[in-house]
Amino acid sequence: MPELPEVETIRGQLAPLVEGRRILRVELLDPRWVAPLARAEWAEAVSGRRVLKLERHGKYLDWRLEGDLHLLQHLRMSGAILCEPSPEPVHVRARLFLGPRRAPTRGGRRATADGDRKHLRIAIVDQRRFGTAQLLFGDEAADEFLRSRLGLEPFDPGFTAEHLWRITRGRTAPVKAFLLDQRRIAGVGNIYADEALFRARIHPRREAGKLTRAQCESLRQGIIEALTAGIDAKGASIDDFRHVDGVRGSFQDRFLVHRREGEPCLECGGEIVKMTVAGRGTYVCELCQPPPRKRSIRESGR
DNA sequence: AGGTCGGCCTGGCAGC
DNA sequence: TGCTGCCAGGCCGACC
Repeated sequence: MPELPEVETIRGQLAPLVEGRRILRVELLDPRWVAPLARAEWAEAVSGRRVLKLERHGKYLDWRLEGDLHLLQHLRMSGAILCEPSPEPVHVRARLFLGPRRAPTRGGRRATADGDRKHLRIAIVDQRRFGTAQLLFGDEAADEFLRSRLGLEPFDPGFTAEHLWRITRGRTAPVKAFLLDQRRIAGVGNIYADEALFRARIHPRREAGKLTRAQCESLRQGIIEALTAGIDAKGASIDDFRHVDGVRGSFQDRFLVHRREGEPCLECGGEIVKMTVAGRGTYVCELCQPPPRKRSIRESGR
């Protein structure tokens, strides 16, 4: 499931390939991908525009197109973006055809790489069809859209223990539910929430508003460490996540607790247990992450 | 208004 | 063996 590290991996690989190219033509196979616009409208709005920059906000990819148009793409559960895929992948929802890349003209005489002179074919693949590609006309509309949905990025300098302490006050939801809420913190999903809470030695069921300042600092560190490890491993590929060249990430091999039910904790040797928190499968070492008092909900184990 | 839950969607798998 | 039904999970909208 693409979370911040997975989307950042894609952005990092895709940006140098697409920035500066013009979107010549699009093939929209699945109308859901571009809803609420009709396919013809979407295609007309995008076709002919140059890609100025590819950015990431939380789990959104922001294709900044010339003429003040933002293509905000969300991969949701199973989305991937494949460049020049061969053989043709299954579950293709859309294709983008980009023209040759122009070397920057101002100043230096940067050589244009061979690949830049060729056209580029991009396939949007999405088995579960949750992914979206919304168009927002104007920076203001895009800013407003993102601002209303996303809290601070964990890598933002403003994301301090103090900030975390402040935004958790009064929140009675379990801290895991809090981490998954993109309006509070942008980019953390189910995998990295588990990994961050383990690193911070905080139980996912602990009430967010009852975290101490010290725990907020541990949690801030845990989030940043987990996300950084994910980015370093070029993301986690549990099933569908792929790099733009089809290669899998490797972070799934470095999970400390996520998807490790019944296995020993790498820290203390205790057994990792699975439970449901905030409606999500959640993995915990309850020796390292002591549960908050009431133990009424017993885990049946394996 | 904050918290929770169902719906969207599909492949995989448990259970019969 | 083959069918049915349930589950995962990000986000949104409905509901309490």
